[in-house]
Amino acid sequence: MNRYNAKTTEAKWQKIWQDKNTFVADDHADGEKYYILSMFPYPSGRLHMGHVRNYTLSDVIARYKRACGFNVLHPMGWDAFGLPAENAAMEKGVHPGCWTRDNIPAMRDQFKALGLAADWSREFATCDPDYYQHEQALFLSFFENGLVERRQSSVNWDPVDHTVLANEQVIDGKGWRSGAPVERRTLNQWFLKITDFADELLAELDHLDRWPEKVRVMQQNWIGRSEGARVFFNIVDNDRVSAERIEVYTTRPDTLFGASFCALAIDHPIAKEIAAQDNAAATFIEECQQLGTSEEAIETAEKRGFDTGLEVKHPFIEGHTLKVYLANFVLMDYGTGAIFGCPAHDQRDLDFAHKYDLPVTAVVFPDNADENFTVGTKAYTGPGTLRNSDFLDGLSVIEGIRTAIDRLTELNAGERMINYRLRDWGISRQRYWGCPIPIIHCGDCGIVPVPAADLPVVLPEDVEFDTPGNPLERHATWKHVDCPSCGKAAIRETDTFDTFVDSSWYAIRYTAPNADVPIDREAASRWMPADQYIGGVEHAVLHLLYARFFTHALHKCGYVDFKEPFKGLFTQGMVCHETYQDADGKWLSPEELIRDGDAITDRAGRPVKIGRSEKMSKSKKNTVDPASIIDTFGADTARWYMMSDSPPDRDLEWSEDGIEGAWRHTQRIWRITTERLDTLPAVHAAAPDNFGEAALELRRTVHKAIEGVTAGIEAIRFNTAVAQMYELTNALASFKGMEPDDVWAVREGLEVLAQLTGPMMPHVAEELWETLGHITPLSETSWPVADRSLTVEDTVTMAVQINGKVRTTITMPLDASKEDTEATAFADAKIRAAVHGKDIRKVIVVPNRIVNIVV
RNA sequence: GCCCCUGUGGCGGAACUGGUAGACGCGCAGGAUUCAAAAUCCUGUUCCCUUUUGGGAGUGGGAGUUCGAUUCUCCCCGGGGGCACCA
Repeated sequence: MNRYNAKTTEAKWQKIWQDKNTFVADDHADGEKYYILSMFPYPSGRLHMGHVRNYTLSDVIARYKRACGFNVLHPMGWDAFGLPAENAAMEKGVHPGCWTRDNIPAMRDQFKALGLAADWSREFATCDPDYYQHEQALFLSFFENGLVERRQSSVNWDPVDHTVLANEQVIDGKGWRSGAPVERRTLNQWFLKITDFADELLAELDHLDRWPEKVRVMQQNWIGRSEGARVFFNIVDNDRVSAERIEVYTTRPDTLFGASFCALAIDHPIAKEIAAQDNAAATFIEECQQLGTSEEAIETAEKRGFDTGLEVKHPFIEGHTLKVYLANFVLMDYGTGAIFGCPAHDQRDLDFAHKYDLPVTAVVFPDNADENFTVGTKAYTGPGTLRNSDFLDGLSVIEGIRTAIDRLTELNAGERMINYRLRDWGISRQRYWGCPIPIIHCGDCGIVPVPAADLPVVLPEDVEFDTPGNPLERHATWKHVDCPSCGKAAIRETDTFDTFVDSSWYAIRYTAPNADVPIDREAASRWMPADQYIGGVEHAVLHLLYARFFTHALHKCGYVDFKEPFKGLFTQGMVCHETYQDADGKWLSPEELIRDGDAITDRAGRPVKIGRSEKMSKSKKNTVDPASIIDTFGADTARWYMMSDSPPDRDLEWSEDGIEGAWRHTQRIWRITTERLDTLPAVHAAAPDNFGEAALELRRTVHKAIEGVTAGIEAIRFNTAVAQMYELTNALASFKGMEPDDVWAVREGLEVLAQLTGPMMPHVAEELWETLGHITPLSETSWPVADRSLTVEDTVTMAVQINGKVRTTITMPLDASKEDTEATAFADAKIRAAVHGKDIRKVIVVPNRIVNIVV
């Protein structure tokens, strides 16, 4: 039998596409543009299944849109700066640059083997000076426009490795490599003023209607706009600290009469003053600094406080004072770094009050509560009526908030304040493998931007990783430079950009990757915003919010005439696999197992524990290497499996049986085409005048498949498109007719099958198309259009229910009248028997859908 | 702790705006073909009772709205994700 050879066929078509530049985007072509983009990969050196899924998704859309006549841009490049390269440098002694630049061609080959309809002519890596020099220019432009600031911020500091740690490098409060307890340390860092755009970024979310709701909600929470008040508490008998008053931020000024203490963040300026005078306070602060910087760590840690001995005056109650604590759950970065505590109506405050024996006064009473309402161990945060609150008594929470703010304003004791959880974007990284920040520090002139003519500031290659810390700091010559302003000896900034800066504008750069300016305005307007962006949901907030901000900032600086970079967003699920552990709990890879029927053992014959399916990861050894899958089954089969079964936005379970099923399908469509080939009419043969019932039925299936697959691709529900193609394949495989009208319908069906298969399995589809006698490649052929007269049924099968239970079905002409439908239903023998002797209360007829008889 | 998502056969999943639950695939069972195997083809496959016919239950659990709920509302339970220097 004629078996399909994936290896030779895939190589053949990849060469043809490359030689013909089939997928090189034309900047000047006619036709509506369509910009489809997958999140560019980090060049780790090895393709993983997540990449296969991500790029197959965008490839299906790219090929489909192309067939539909769009002028498609589907570019490719590398997010090439970042931590893994430095880790490799330290672990293997390879230079990050060499490591990265070796990885890129290796990975490019693996991507090419997938048969992507990508425009490789626009490829770049963010570590190319050609790319990052423009990034430096954009930064300087932001600097001129007041979007850059330098200020202090706290970081996770590893005291042994002398390095800043990412949150993920902090495990149980210890550095992942050194194991030393992590400290919080304050450094001078560069910030981009994303908070200037907080309202705009929030408002624009409403217009991103082709983004997943989930991502919009996450971004909304991240921005975290809240309305409340700044309240001033004057310090009593103040001779210890320089401040006259403590400013707190609250969203609940209505609960001021329930206040029982004030608390400051441990890095609040007043806290620092106190620590300078009081050893116990200093010790307390030091202890709290052991705690991580994440919100989760702070929220779940035990609430702890330190009584400063300071007292403040209540703004509304004459003569009433509150104690001032330092507290570990107050964040300096949020609001004003100080709070007032109302234990009855905030759980954190309540836990704190119980611990330090502070009064708990309920001031908001739920609507159904009586006069004796008190708060026990659970704070009441719901709506209600204000009590025990002087001039606020009787008001609702919302009225209370407004009235309290008015009074605070009158008394000069506070004012309305809008607060954001969003903080400015700290872009300084104390690392080598990133884009140098183009700034010079001069003893006389202060901060001096590198003049545009001196760009790029190139990362030096001659660095050592044998000692801890940033190699740029101890480079012999690189950081020493003459001040561009006064000419005296000065020092370069040795921090590099957060790699999210690199990925904030790459989508725009693809539109003119060789321009000698950062952004070619005309090209950017032509292609941007990207019509569809695809990537992992793990980027829902940071990357996607930063890229949005960056684009808004570019707009403000006059670089582009749009504000939002991505019109449509799709977040794909992870690729998962079962996990295996041996008797000692050691993880085993699938290759290390021996299967004998249902029994699974390790190589020593010991039983293996099968764990639940988890995201493929090296640490759990549950990865499947795409290269070996492609080698065994071909890229088409791997792609098909990725697209079948699971909806693209959900996690996909990798299974051996599944990939074999996909392989069978690949062989099957090849077989049913080649077996039938001799019986088919010539290519482009005219349709017969009439079709018999069998041929007509086949044609209906074919045209319904066109509709179904098209809808599935449009909706990015490729699994439903796959199901439609299986049905079409089944219909073609079992069709036996040999009359002229039959074989014409078979040719039509096989051609449509090849066309519909094209986006998902492009190589076998091209081969089938060619085998069917076509000279023009499938990649140059337009998408099939369904014949409506074949997809609309003229009769419908309707269910007849009695009391909501289906008793039988009837066949009715399409759009039959209610009366006819009801009459037909009652004429049915089963229905007559079932309703016989019963009282018919009601008959519901929904045309073309259902009849329900209530007895 | 806070926020969000999710739950349908042995498994992955399908079901348009509330209208025949389980499409399609995997697996499994039986059969055909074969010296045998692989491959392929055919039949069956939600569960329970029943010989067929047929009947009953059923979309995590409980309530509600409705002629009718996988779909809408409320409560509960299970699973997953995010929470600011990984990309």
